Amino acid sequence: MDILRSATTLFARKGFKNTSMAELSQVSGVAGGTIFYHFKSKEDLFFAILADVKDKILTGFEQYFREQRHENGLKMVEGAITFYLDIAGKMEDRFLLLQRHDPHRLAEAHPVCRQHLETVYNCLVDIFERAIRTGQKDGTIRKLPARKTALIIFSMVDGIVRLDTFKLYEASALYHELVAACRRMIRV
Amino acid sequence: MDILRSATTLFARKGFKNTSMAELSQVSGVAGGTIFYHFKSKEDLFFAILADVKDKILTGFEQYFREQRHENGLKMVEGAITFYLDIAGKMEDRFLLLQRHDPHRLAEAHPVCRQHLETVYNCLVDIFERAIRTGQKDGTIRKLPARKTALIIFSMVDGIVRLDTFKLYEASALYHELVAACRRMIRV
DNA sequence: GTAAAAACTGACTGACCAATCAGTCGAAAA
DNA sequence: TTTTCGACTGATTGGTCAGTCAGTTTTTAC
Repeated sequence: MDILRSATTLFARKGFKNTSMAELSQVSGVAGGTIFYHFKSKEDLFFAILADVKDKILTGFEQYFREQRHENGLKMVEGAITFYLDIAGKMEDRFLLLQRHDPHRLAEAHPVCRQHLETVYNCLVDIFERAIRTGQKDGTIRKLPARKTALIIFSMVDGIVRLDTFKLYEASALYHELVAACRRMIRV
Repeated sequence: MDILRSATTLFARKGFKNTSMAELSQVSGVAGGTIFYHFKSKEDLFFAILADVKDKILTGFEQYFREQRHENGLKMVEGAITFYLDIAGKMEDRFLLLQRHDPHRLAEAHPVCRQHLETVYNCLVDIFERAIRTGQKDGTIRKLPARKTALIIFSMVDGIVRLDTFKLYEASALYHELVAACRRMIRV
């Protein structure tokens, strides 16, 4: 739907409070009232977006695990980093929205919202955790706490995406160093 | 000043747009008009906060470099991580404000604002870069691009702080793993 | 002690905004 | 053909907010 797509972009780039329903109605080419015909409130619209973000990221995630074939666990981690940077680029608005404080603030009062957020984050961290566990089985990755290490790698990669978002440093210029640093961090 | 302190807390925890001047006047115990006597607009107040944040972080940074004595560069990097997590805890509101999108959005239209932000980020990344260069001279850290590696470590540490902010994972529980991972990443 | 200046106050204003609602339109059902 | 119904419209409304201003209090200077 046009409303959902436009709203995702606006909320991601300008924030929830900074986006007026009048602006959304203009951008999506729909009358003001129509938005409230489909969503009972502005918050309700935000929840719908979050559910959509969750769906799309989970779908991309499942597809990745179906297709990916790596020779060993260490390569899998490298592939996961590439996948993460790739999907964050393709679904820029959706990832930008997740990095905002809006969803986290709403999650405090709305369990459904919090549930969606946790599902997405678990999914993203799982990509790294699974790869690490695979590597530990095939002997390409040293013995270390898989979940915690996955969280650290996730923080690292997400941090690089943020540097890019805030125009502090171009993510692609750090790609090679990032993969190399990660490899040294976890290999046997 | 009371206004500046209260405003920092409110802007950091609720966001710029989500904080009304009426609420600020109530929290800071000052009449509405007084705020506009000292700051010509809400944006102007935000700029003043940003300048203050820059000052305080730079002061903490200079003090750190004056006091710190580490036996070698590798230990210096570990010390820098500890310092970063420590200062981010002590100046929670100020760091939270920097992680918000508000300052970055305002920076796009206001060069002075952008200047402050860049100064702060350079200062924070410098902590790691200097330590890395020291380690490369004394032979405890391998030859790798110092600035890029510093940015990666910064992303990593800042990402952990964010996980904590968003209540997704407790930062202290990751501290040991974080330092160990970083050591493996850069040692010779 | 007093006059001038600076600091402060809070009621007020116009702009904006989320949400409503009475009504239009076109297509499917009767 | 007429009725019904879901999708859509945009003017309207009650409320909130940043910013103003005329007036009061406090501080400073002489």
